[in-house]
Amino acid sequence: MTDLNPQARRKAQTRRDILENARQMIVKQGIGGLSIRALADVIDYTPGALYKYFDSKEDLIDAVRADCFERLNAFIAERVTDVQNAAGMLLEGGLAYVEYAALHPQEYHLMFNMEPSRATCGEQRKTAMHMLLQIIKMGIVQGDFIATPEYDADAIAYHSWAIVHGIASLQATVLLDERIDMVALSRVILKKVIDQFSVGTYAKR
Amino acid sequence: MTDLNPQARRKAQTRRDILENARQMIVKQGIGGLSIRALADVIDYTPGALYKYFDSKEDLIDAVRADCFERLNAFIAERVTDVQNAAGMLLEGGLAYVEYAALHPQEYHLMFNMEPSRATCGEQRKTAMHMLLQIIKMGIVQGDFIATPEYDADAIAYHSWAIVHGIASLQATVLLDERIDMVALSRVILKKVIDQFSVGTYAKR
DNA sequence: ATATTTGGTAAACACTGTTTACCAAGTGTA
DNA sequence: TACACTTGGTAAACAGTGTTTACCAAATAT
Repeated sequence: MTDLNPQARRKAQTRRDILENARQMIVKQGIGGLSIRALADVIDYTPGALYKYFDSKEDLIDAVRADCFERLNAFIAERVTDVQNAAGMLLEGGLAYVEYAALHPQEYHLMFNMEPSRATCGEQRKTAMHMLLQIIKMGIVQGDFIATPEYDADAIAYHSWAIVHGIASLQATVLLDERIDMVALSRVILKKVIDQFSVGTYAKR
Repeated sequence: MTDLNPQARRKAQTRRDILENARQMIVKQGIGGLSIRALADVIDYTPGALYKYFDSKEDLIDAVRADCFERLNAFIAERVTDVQNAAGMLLEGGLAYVEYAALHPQEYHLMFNMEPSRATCGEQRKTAMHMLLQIIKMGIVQGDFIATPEYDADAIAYHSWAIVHGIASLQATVLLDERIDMVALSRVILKKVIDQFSVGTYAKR
């Protein structure tokens, strides 16, 4: 940070300023409410000036999205610290995920509800999936989870991701106006799902 | 249909024409690729003419979305016919849902990945949720599913919806380029979930 | 035969993201 | 100190968007 020229630091600060105001604009008015001209107006610049910092509006949005991913990851990581076993990490992490979507629906929408074909944020997605897989495998070797050839670590990971994402997505879009305590409901559902990870496919009933 | 003036029928036909071309434009180029002017060009009209049929672009998109919902419902209904028990209906219906998202990712994105606060299509959503609830309750009274005070019919319904929507959503967006057979994986996961519906929370292991 | 509604057009309006030409201030260097 | 040059910013234009307005011809209704 401090190993840069003053002008480089100023530029970096201005960039952060743009990014932060863009994020707030999205949070308040949705992704559709983000306008380069309005944003330039807020930070007292000319629209053209923003193009010295970002190549395009889409480029700026990508940067905001990356910022949101960092916030989400930090939120989850903070909840998962000093949880020991895999099942607890999955439960607390998943709940944090759902809660974040409930608290910041616009950010969640920005991160995950993007158009097909525009497959951006591949890096963050891969690392998140990798972390998830690590937890699952840890649970398997510790004997907490039971894997079968058909329902292996990958399948369990996808199952985890899908249920959490499904709940969070419904929460952030179609269920926003509902008067249901989704976080409490999520806890019940997630417990059910994680409980099941410790039951072999052909070993029950 | 036939109890209308010729001019009313012509108008209805033109409206369908607009709607159909708008849908195809979205399917091919995404929701962002839908342009009133380009659409007018395709159907050989002037941009202003479309406003005799739809109040606004958003109004047109809502109509396309409603059309997509009908297609999705028909697709699912066709798969669920002559399935008798609740578990089978849930499995086949859920798989049809996932498959539709895989086949028509842009339509799925249009239907479900809309901005928070814009809570449109509430009607179709409510009837879909109602049908789902009916199936669950049928499964409960027939003894296929086990409900508890904590994990009641509503919870089971939300669980079903969330897992199917989660899989379909991942499928339609972030996992499009992956080389995974998501339909096969979905079958395994859905079976797991539905199997669990017949296991009481405190009655196992 | 006359009046009125209807479906369509051309053009303007008010926006949007983006690019261009330009410039002043800051920076590096002989 | 003097000169060349990069940098961050501006104003204005460009191309595109959704939408509205004024107008009109043809179909309909009376």
